[in-house]
Amino acid sequence: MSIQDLLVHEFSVAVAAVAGVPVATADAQVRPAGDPKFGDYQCNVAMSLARTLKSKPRDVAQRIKDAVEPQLADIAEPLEIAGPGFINIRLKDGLLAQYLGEIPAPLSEPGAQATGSLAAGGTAQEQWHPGVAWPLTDRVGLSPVEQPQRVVVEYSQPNIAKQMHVGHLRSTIIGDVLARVLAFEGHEVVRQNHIGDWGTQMGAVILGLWYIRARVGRGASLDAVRALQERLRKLSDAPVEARREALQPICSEWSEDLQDQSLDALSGVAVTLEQLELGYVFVQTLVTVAEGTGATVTNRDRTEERLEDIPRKVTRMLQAGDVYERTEWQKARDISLAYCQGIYGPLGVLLTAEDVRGESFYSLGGNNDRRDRLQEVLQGLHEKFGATGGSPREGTGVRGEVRDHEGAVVVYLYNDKGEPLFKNPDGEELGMIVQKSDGAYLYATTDLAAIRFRLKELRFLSGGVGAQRVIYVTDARQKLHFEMFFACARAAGWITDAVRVEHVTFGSVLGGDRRPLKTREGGTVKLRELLDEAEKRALELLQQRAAAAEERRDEKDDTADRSVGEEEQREIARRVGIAAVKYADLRNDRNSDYVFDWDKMLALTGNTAPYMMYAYARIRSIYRKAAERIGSPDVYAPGVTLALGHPAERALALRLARLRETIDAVAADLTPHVLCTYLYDLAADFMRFYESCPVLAAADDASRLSRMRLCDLAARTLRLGLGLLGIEVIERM
RNA sequence: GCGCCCGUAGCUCAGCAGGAUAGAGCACCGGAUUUCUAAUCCGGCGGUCGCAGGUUCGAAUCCUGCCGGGCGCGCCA
Repeated sequence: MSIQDLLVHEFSVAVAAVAGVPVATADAQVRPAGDPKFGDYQCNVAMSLARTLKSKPRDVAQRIKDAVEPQLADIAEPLEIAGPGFINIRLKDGLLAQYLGEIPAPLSEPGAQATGSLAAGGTAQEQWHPGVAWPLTDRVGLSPVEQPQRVVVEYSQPNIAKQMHVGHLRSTIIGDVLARVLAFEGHEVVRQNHIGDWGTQMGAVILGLWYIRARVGRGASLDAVRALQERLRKLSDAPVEARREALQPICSEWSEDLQDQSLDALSGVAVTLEQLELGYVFVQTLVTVAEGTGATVTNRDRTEERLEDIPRKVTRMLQAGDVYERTEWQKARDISLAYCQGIYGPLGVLLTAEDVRGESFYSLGGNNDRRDRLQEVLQGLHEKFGATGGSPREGTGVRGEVRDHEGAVVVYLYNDKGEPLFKNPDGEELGMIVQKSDGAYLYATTDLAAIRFRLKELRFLSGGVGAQRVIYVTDARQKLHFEMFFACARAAGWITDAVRVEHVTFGSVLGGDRRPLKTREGGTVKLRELLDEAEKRALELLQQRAAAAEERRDEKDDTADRSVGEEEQREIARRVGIAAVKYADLRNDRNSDYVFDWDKMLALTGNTAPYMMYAYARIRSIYRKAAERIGSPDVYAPGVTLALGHPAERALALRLARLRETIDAVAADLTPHVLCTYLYDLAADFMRFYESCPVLAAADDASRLSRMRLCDLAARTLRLGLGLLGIEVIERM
């Protein structure tokens, strides 16, 4: 329980007594104080209560004060009534010291970079909650929730047709934080990487791979294909005749390749990510250019096939279980996923191969139990809604209908007045397509299959089955899709009131021009390149700082050697660079767009990752110095108490004591930026403390041990908080 | 046309379960270092909270309308 929870509880009891209402309905309006001079927390309820009680606000405040004060004897200084009727609460220093004093020493782990090594021999060790998903050994005294929930967090969702780019960055980073925070709170979290591996783009991927290898098999280079693609791309707006003419040689070539059985051997050849991407882009370009030209290729069975229809046909064949398509698909998927893991690792994201459960999983052959859950969705929808429309699902007031529209299978949803829930720009009812006219499935179908699976079949670590909460982390532009899909699943009775299903949205990453971030050439920014650049820029920065520090030391005749080895510097640069990128993404409210700016995110001052990492490194430095000068005292020994006489000590202590309410808020509202703000405030509070309160040179032993303990608590809190953000700290910078 | 998000200091953003004089950072100006990393700290400058109504003891916060920006609206995800 947080300190705020404690105050809320005590004040609620008092307010209930004064107002004559049940405690459960009494909102005591206890908030952190708006200004430090008003204390630490404040209760604002007296003003609004005065009206219903027909008395003066200050009198009401006095009655609440009288009722609650005895309960707060050990918690707060005498309450002050101020202004129109605010009740200002200042926590006793003793309460803060006691609250923080109860935080046990961290588990010491040999070899780990735990601050716990300080506490060797400490007895009050903590138990880590077994449901947690990553090796975090220090809970900083926070206990897990008593009633854990089974939670699914779906995030990242790369598409295997393309390598990961900035478009995947926010979902991956934000989703990872939410998974970590909820797991830390004690919930059972299952991460689901719902990769795009079964949709319309797969036809183009498979076709592209075939085409590329056929050309390479005939001696062409990838560059030649790339040049051809570039030439075609420029034709996309050209008149039909020009496009038809340009396509002519490609179509003949293609037809020839199709007849040449010797090329079939190429399907055994391994593919590269480069081929995959180029092939995909090439086919997409080809289709765009072929649109309306009537260009055809000759199939093996001598039939003519329209160019732009081929990818769709291949997708359909894949989904129908054709062996060739299936094999190629597997190759493309393997190579693309391996690449994704190559990003997740350095990026410090928890996702592993185990978390991958893509669209294909729900299709026949995508899993081990030979069930086609996409087909089951279709059947289910027909049963629930039927062709003539079912009755409104109880409680939702929403009625669904499954109808055929131009050959596609479409779900329409109506409210209790029979009005369509969704409309298109012409004001007509807007349906959700669950099966295309060519028989292929779409994302709506896989999403429906996935939610059914997660709520009914997904098995959790504890043995429990079915999620109680499902969180989708995707960009805000998909909002309408999620509204439709949720409404449909509710109307079908698949999502019940017993479960919580949320779409966690976020804004776009913009470039300096306020347009979606692109490379200078106008292409998408690859995540791989982004991370490399982050490390490179961080390294340059570190080298500059090191040189500047060297100069200063020469001036001061400081002979201390603070230089780090090249390898350590690289590792520091790597962590700082990645941290900067992640923190910049997380620090603002999710829903707003943010401008990607290297200089700002790598700045050493202000609300940035480097600033907080520096604060951590400074604390660790104190401990290194302590080891040199006075050995390593056990700051968690029973005799050590926290003294908070200096304002900076007290401010730091108060901040530390607010960790619980902060993490609770982040978990409740799914708002990582609230944690960022907290950590920045904590780092700033520590910096002020550092400036005004000598630690190792403190006046006496008791004060030194107290301050060393505060330092360690600050370090542990920073390490935990940054860890929840997926950011690794460093021992020195 | 309809729907969603956004509009707060020169810039980037917090604050929005209604609460006291609207807060940070950057930039700018001034100051602090015999001491644990100056990658720091302290002070100053800077705001009709897009506009207009309404609800309220009290509105950046809630409601309505308008203005400006972004996004979305059937066989892509």
